[in-house]
Amino acid sequence: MPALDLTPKRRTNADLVFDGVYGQIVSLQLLPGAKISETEIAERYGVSRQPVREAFNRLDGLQLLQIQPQRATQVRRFSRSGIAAARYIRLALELEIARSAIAAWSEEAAAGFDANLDAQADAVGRGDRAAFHALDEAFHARIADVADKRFAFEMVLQKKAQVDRICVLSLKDAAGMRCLVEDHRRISGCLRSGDAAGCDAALRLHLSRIEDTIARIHRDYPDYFED
Amino acid sequence: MPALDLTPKRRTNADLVFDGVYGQIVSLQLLPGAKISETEIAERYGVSRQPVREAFNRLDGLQLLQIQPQRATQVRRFSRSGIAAARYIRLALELEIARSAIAAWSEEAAAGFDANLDAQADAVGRGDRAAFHALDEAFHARIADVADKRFAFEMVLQKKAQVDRICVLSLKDAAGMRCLVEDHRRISGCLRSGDAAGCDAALRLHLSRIEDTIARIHRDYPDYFED
DNA sequence: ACTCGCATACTTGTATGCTAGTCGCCTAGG
DNA sequence: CCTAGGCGACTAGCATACAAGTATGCGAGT
Repeated sequence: MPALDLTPKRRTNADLVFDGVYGQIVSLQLLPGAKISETEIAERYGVSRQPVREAFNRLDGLQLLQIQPQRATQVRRFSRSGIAAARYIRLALELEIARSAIAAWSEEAAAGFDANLDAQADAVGRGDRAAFHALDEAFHARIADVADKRFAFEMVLQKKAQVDRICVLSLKDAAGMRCLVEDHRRISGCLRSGDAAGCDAALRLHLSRIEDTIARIHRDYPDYFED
Repeated sequence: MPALDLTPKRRTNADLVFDGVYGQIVSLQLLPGAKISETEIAERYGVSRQPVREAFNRLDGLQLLQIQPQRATQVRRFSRSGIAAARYIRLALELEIARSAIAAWSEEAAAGFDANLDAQADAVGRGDRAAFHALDEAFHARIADVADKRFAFEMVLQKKAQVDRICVLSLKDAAGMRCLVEDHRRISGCLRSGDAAGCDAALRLHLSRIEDTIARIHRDYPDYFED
């Protein structure tokens, strides 16, 4: 699924609604469990119900909406099993991406890792969570770029989207972020030295860290969960 | 993405059209590049254009249709880069599934592997390609079941769907099938003995075998490809 | 007081007609 | 004969209207 559509693809109304609602969901402006109706959204965006329906269907496919025919459509609650599934798939992909990255490693392609890591440390120092989040994503994207497996990272992102909106609830402390930066440094080091086994372990540890976050959020906001 | 919808989910007309067209595409009754129009399908199924639109959108999401606004909608051609991407993702998932299966191995859970393998050999003996194909899929599914990672296999299936329709064009010979059965035996053996490294290698070899098939089909049916 | 049943106000699914954009043929001009 | 332009016949996107199913609240009956 390369999504290499070279179509400039004019932006349709359905796209507009999709982007808008998507943004509201992942930013938690629309809370899990909130009911939204096609007509309501249609009026807000000044379009008819049809484009809204299309947007809703896409969001349903992304597991962000739950459409209950003849009843209501609501923002999907978090699902611990669903999150675990998404994390598992993400892990499987990132492990293989990392192996490919080691095989395809070159100092030129790898340039920028250090700059990214320094920027991460800087963001942590400033306590800028938004910047750190962006740099975190960029770090993982860079690995995929080195491996020339961008398409696989797209799927990682898709899975991550399901988990990311939950992390908005987590006010990550500086200590937690520093820990993640250390993970990144270790991963980067393993990639550079070609230590496949070490990279494997480091990635597994790194991606397992959100488990605690999820558990904590589940304790604090049980209403946002369906299981 | 657990897809554990406990909704019985009444079958809507859009579902009907989706299933029908999906089947026609993967069975190559609708050839790659064939143009199909909403109205045409709508008339054939005796429904209006709206459900057809919805079904088309879903198929577009599965990379099976290519919707060109105001021009036409056609069955997507094969894409070698797309197939490579799908195979890569499948490989990443199956590798991790196999590792989980080794960790979760138990003789009870693993029961049936031998029966499946024998049935595969039998199907090959009879030259029954359809049966072999089903058993092949069941074999891989069984690994996921042992690992209790069915959800990940669902994604494998989704990726496989993109590739499977191309294989309808390949009249696999008995020798080729026997080779695959041998692969399966080797994989099964590694799982049983807990040989993670061997399993990894066997899976990589196994999944790499379709490359030749793809190349051959690309030579024989270049019109079905977009690259 | 409690329960059952129905009317009503929702919801999503479907049908139909209209709009706008694209391709191709056909004709007029060189 | 060849080329350029326009007209018509498509397409998908959208808007509107209607159908069908579900939750809810009120009221009558027990």
